[in-house]
Amino acid sequence: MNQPMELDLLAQLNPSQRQAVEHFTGPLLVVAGAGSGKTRALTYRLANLVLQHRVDPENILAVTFTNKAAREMRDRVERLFADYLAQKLHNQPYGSLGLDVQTKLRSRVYHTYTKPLWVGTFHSLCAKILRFDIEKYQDERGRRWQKNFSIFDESDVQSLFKQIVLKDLNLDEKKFDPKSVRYAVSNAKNQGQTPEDLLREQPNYRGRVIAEVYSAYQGKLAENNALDFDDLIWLPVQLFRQNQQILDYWHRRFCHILVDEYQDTNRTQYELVRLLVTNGQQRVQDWQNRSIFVVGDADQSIYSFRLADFTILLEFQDQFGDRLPDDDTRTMVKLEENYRSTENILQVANHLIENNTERIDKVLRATRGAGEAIFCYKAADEVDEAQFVAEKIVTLVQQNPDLDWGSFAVLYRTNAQSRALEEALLGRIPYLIVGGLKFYDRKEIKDTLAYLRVLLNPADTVSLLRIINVPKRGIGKTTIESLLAASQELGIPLWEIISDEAAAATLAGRAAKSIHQLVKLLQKWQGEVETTSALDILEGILEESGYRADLQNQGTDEAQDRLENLEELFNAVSQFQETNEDISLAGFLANASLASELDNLQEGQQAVSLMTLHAAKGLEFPVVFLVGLEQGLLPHARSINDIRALEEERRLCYVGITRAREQLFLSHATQRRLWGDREPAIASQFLAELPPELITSNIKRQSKPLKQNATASQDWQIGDLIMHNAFGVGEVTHIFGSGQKISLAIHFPQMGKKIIDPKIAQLRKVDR
DNA sequence: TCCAAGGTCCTTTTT
DNA sequence: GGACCTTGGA
Repeated sequence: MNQPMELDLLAQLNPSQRQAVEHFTGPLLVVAGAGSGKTRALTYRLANLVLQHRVDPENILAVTFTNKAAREMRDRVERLFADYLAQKLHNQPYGSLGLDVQTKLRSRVYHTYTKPLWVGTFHSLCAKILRFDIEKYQDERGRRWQKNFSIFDESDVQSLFKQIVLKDLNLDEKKFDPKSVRYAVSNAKNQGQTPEDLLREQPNYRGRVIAEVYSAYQGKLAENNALDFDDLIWLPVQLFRQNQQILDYWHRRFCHILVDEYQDTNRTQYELVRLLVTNGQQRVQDWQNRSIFVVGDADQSIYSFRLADFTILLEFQDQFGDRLPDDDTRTMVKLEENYRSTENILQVANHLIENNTERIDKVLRATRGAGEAIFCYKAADEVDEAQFVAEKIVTLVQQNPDLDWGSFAVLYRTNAQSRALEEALLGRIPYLIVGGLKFYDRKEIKDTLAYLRVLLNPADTVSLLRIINVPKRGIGKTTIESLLAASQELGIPLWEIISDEAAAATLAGRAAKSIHQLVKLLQKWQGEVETTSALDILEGILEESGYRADLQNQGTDEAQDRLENLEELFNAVSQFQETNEDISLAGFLANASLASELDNLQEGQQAVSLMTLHAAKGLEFPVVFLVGLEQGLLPHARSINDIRALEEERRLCYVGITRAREQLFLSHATQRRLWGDREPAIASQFLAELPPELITSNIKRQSKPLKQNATASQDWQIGDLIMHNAFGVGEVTHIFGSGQKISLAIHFPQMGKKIIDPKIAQLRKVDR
């Protein structure tokens, strides 16, 4: 048969990569350090399955954690297939073909290879499975869903919890904060627990209440024919457990499963993968024509707050593999050569991560030269820090013809840090904020999508309530309350009430006419859902609901912004229709609920990237700025007193450092605005963990951030910065008493003012 | 029913 | 410094 795979895919690989790429059937764990060619191993191996081993693309499932990663994998695989076909059909590289030939080839690649391939996030793939099979599922209380279900976002979910906790169950807000209850329920789903499981595990009062809320919440979701993000994964798992026939089907369908960022899987996601691979058995009996291929790096596990559990990766050998020691195993391969960063950057990264206790030993070997020293900038405050970043970028671009704006990334711990940076860059340097304020979270977009969701799923009362009086049509609170009361009383969705003309007329009184008009509008477009394109429906709704006219009448700058965002929504719909060959409203809505960002619409554009460390995972840049290296920020205040959380912060820092190819800049400020107030800040403990000989700085000597204990009264002065074990960093504002009998009033940014006896509390003086 | 003013809490990170 | 909620007046 054809040999070009041999030539193209395997030639430039090192032996470990080659082993990964050539892997055909059976289990394989690829431990892939940062910059070790992980994506390459994944995509080449996928292409190799199809081209070399003749696996039907339909039988392959490739799972990622972010849409960005999914998109990239799809693009890169597509490119490989295109290269292959170009060579086979035209005997020349894809790049040297004429434009029209390229287009033709791409279309062929799409239809033969990438369209039948399932590549996506856990959430999008599960949503797809549910659109086939959700109607065969019922939960432990017999609740059912239909395949036109809505996917509720975090704010929809929050308001449901508020309603249940504060109104329906009338619980004490102090004891059962809706947010913490919501968190507990989410955790349960991510650990694969039903309300009953939760009750069994926590038979105390709190457990009982949370289980009750959990169950009530699922009831509410079912009433709305809606699911939350966690359900998208948790439901298929339960469905597969209760219905072997359905599992059989998907097990047979997905013979080859690839999982990227395996260290980020949680127990429920793992269970999903396990069910698909084993068909529900203890072990896989027959690996013929079947494989599980996972790629991950425990040092880059940064999602434990979402219940990601990197021990799942550590257990792979035990669950699927041959259980042999590392030297003999045939089911694990380590990629340890780093092709991305200079040696200096790598050493700094290695040095830092060695401070973690919870990890598997893995060496990152440099393949490149030493490179430049790492520079650490000590800034006066966040404005000065941002100024430094901006000026450095300008200088580097002027000095270095290889660099353009797109070569730079500025990484930070929290989204709030982006503002100061934006202000420094604005007007001087083009920049792009990745993530952050999400397009689909904007009010006008959410309103519009709520209209569309109601068309598709009239039972979605949450969305219906969102738009029932938007734009204002005189349907006030009292009217809505009485309609809702009737809906509760009769146990039917709000939509059924308002679309019953007689019922609406009696209940709504003065507002009856408005309701009737709204119902007529929605009914008209409900009739079009199957036959009309998403784009036309969107246009019709915005026009006929008066939503657009309302914004136009306002005439404010803000309204203008909103109108422009709606324009963007049109672009998003038409882009979706083009790339997915799917013009249905259902298709677009499913996609929109799961899309987290409308960024890299224009990939590779010339702009500095601003993003959180979490968003940066998987990316690389020639020059990286890692800002805000301060106690309380990185490591974050909430993680500072818990060793495991602290280690995750360290991994986060490690992820940031390893994004850099050529140059790395670190920075911290001695003062920072927090919630509008100026607060003192001290350098991150992580800075002290870096090898000083590799770091240069704008201050003479890298001072150790923590000084020895000091307890005698003469050691304290107003204005001193101290570190308290529980409260973090604070500033001394008063000293009471004298000699050995003193107390200190200390202001902590997060906690406010505390009176503390320095002989009792563990206090350390720290440098400014 | 609507709107403006003032108060409260807040922020980790994301599908 | 800002999103979100409650409140009181028109």
